[in-house]
Amino acid sequence: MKKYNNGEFRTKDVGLQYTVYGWVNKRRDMGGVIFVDLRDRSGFLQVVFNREYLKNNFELAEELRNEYCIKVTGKLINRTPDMVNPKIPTGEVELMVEDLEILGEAEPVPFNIYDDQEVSENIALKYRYLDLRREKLQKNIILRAKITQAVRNFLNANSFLEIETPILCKSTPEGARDYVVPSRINPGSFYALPQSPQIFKQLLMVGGFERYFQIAKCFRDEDLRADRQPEFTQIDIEMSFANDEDVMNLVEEMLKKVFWDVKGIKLNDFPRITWQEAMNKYGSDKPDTRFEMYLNDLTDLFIDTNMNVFRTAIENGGIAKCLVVKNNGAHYSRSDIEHMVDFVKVYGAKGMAWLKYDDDKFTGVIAKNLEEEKLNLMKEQLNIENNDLILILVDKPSIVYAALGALRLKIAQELDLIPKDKFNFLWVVDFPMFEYSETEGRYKATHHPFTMPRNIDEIETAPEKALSVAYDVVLNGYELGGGSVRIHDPKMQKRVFDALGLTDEDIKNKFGFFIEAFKYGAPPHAGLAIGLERFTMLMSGTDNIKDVIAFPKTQSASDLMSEAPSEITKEQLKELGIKLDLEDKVK
RNA sequence: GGUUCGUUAGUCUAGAGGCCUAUGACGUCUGCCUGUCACGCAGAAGACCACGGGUUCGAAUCCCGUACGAACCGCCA
Repeated sequence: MKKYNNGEFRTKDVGLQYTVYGWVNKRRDMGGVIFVDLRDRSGFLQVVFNREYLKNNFELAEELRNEYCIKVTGKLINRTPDMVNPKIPTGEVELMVEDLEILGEAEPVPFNIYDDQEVSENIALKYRYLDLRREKLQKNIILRAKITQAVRNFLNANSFLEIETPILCKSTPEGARDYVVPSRINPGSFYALPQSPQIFKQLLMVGGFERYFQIAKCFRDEDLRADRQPEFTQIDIEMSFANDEDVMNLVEEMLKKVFWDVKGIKLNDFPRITWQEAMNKYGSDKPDTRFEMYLNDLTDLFIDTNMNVFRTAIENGGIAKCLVVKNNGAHYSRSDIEHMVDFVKVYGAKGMAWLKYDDDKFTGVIAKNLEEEKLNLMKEQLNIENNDLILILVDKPSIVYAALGALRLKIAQELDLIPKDKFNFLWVVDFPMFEYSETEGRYKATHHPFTMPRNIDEIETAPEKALSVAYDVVLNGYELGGGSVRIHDPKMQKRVFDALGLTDEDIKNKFGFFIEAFKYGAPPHAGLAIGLERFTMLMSGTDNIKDVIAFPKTQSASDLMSEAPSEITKEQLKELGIKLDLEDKVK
């Protein structure tokens, strides 16, 4: 059995004989002496094959190539001072090999493990097991394990029970698309993989477990992104006899503990901001607060302007907002700004107005159209100084927020305004209860339909204004997790379902067993779930979720290594009673 | 469902209508070397430029389509 970590040998260990295992990271053949950097997950150790010491095995050592898996026995010695390599932690010692055994020969590998040159993602994913040998991925996966461990330690210490919930579940068409699994025993019926253990964890509260957690696999059949995979892991938490404050305090404590345990970083208390404030100030419900530059409101100013485009947009329910790019007016050329206009169009904006201020006057197309008085008021309200650039958007609120929120981040990246070493947490609270879905023409639950409203009467009188007792924890512009106080009163639940336009029939079909459960003395409860991959990603400093998942999927949800998904045999289909009709899907 | 970008030896990469019989590095192979650490030195092999069509006297290079990968919009309770 392997006993030693190659990367941990130091001067204090010299003089003894050790048997070490690992992979040939790099071989340097000098003729009569061969050096091998022997790598394992802890780092590497230089092992030395000398023709004189290693009489019987030297020819074997000459056969060594990169990525051979070997076992060597020898004496650890100090290097002479002129041979010390200060670049590696084990650089003061080396192992003089007395015996060599080749455990696994390696064909030439498709890419070098030891250099940090980027390999195209499809090659790296096809040979993921080789990519995983590289330092970056080793570090990330190890970090992930440490985070999971720190979370378990914290939650166990706080009387939470780790309980597993089913993977084969009932499909609930609310929310994301389900991954479905056909049932052989019940032909024509399907299980769904859980989008989250939401229903089960609430039923565990009804079941009397009081404090539950799970490192839970979740599945959502939606399109992928740099920070989104179809299967992912949540740190899923639920507490009985607790309110929103209790959950937020506990989770904040947990995140602080994890940062301390894993990174030795002491986090400050997390600021809190309402959803509305976040949207107004940052144009996002997951604001990156590591840099300033806020959205400024110009709706009142433009409501009576002579500029028809602005005034009519506001009269039709629009809002006017702007970003002020301080002291960088000259940095952005007219064509740069045109690119910004194209950028905001992606978010549905029809255009974007802009002004530059320099030499104590405004320039830009609208400088001529906008009243002098308005320009002066803007200058005053926004504290405009020379070399400032003002980007103005007037449109429906959802478009203004999305477009300027995204532009804010883009500009900050371009101007390098974001400090890389900061971890800015915050709580976003008071989410709207409902969102109007343009595509479906109805209100949908922002969070999920079991979320406690702030005011139950409001959901019927003014659903568009109703707030929920929901909270998101945000880190550096990413939604790290979210949760809410749940409804535990069946009467209130019914009223929320009604507000969502669900018929009794719908409710019975989709959530019947769930509603039933709350009739029998359900405790008040609240919870939250944290995206483990996003958390690991932010802690490791990468911006791609694939870097923290051992075997991730491509943007088209396939695994290039195992080639999943794949067709199944006719026999399998027959057994399941499934006939394929792919005319519309495959030409 | 949509927009955009990419695909050149095993890997990364140069290449902008004739200079391409395609550049360089790493890796591979042969030989030399007992103190290297991205070892060095001498030499060699390795690419029908993703695939299919088109434009052109002429295409790695321009156009269209397909496949695959990526970023984003929609979507993600």
